[in-house]
Amino acid sequence: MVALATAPKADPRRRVLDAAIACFTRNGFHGTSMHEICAEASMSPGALYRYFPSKDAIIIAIVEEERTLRARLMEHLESAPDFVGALTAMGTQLFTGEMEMVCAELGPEIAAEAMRNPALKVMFDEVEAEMDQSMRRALLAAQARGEVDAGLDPDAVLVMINAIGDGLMLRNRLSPELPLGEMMPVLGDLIRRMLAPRTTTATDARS
Amino acid sequence: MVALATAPKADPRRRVLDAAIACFTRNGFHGTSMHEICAEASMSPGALYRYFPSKDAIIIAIVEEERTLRARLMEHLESAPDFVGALTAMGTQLFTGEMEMVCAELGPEIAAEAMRNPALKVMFDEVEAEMDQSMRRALLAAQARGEVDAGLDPDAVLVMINAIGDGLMLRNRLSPELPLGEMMPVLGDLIRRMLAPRTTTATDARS
DNA sequence: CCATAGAGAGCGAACGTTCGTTCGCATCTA
DNA sequence: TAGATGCGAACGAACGTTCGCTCTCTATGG
Repeated sequence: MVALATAPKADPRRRVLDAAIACFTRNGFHGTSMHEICAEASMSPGALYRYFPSKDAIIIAIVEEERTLRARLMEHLESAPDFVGALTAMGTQLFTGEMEMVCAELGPEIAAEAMRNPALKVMFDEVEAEMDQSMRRALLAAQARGEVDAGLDPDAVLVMINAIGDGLMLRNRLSPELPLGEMMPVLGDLIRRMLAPRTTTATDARS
Repeated sequence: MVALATAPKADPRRRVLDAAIACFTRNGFHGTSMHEICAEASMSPGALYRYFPSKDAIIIAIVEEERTLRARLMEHLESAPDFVGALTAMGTQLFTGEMEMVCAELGPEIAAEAMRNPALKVMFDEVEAEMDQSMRRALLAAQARGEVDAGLDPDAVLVMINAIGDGLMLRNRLSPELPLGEMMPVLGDLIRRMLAPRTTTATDARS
């Protein structure tokens, strides 16, 4: 009992967060009651409320946690030598279930809630902005090194890439039978076609 | 008072549906109470329940209504001579607000609710399947006429197009300050780059 | 080595509120 | 007068949250 004893019932905060993520994923934020979260976490309401002051506080904690995860991901993307390659690799990990990312599952739910809860909205916007800036840096670098057509408008490309990402996550949630993980290479090729400079290897190819 | 007198307080069913759409868009399905819908429709609960047996029935009616609208849209897309052009035109109408489409606003909300409500799920899936089949036909036709690269996997292209559509709608809702309507031409060009056959005017271009 | 006091963790019945829904009655129209 | 239409107070259930209690440790004084 020094300090590292933990096995069966570890950090209660963690247990609540994991339980909440499971419940919210299953039934949505407004669709899950505190009692359900308590049951999932094997904890009474009284105990739970020692760790979180309210239901809202739980979502905010989840998003806050996701923030650091996203930051690491973006770091990795910025340092990758191949922009689209790194993007599709991320997609593959995400959709095969190799990597867990809460926002992939809860994205729309959180987004919807953010429109109502000001405190959550602030945090959500920050995470969103951080990701956008990071993505922009990675894109500009890819354009500078010639991987992505330098003639393309970065704003438009960013909107498109974000839309594709959000759209795939949504679809993954709506129809989980779609083997998105396996399709990522092909989808990546499509994105490459969209972004790569026109093939100037042999022909000048006007009109 | 023959039969066509209607101006101020017309068909109560319509009033309820419009009120519900407004409320759901503002506060989400679980975020709006029946009393709010009643207030928005200037109607008492007692009156409202004469037209809809439950809150669930209201969403189902909304989706049912959207079904015919979508069907018309898809008809138009299938008969268009230019697949990507028709797609971007639809996007422009949608994001400039020229055309109203409930699912554009309520999409994620409805999708989330569909995962919980079996009756809604059935209808949602049907609408989704109809749209997918229509889109597939339009895509295959575009490939046949050489507008879209015939070498591309239709399944992958469909997933991609659906994702882009869903993603743009989501983003339009999350950050309405983005001028998506004006960006559509540029975004359309990106999609064209992705789908158009590689310029084979002069070269055979293998590998 | 034991007894015990104190603190913190955990519990779960209960609270006040809000929700979706109902029902008895009033009000129009024909 | 009969029937459709509309009203709004009221209901039971479920919600997020609270609170007073019990239990389990740990430290200390004998």
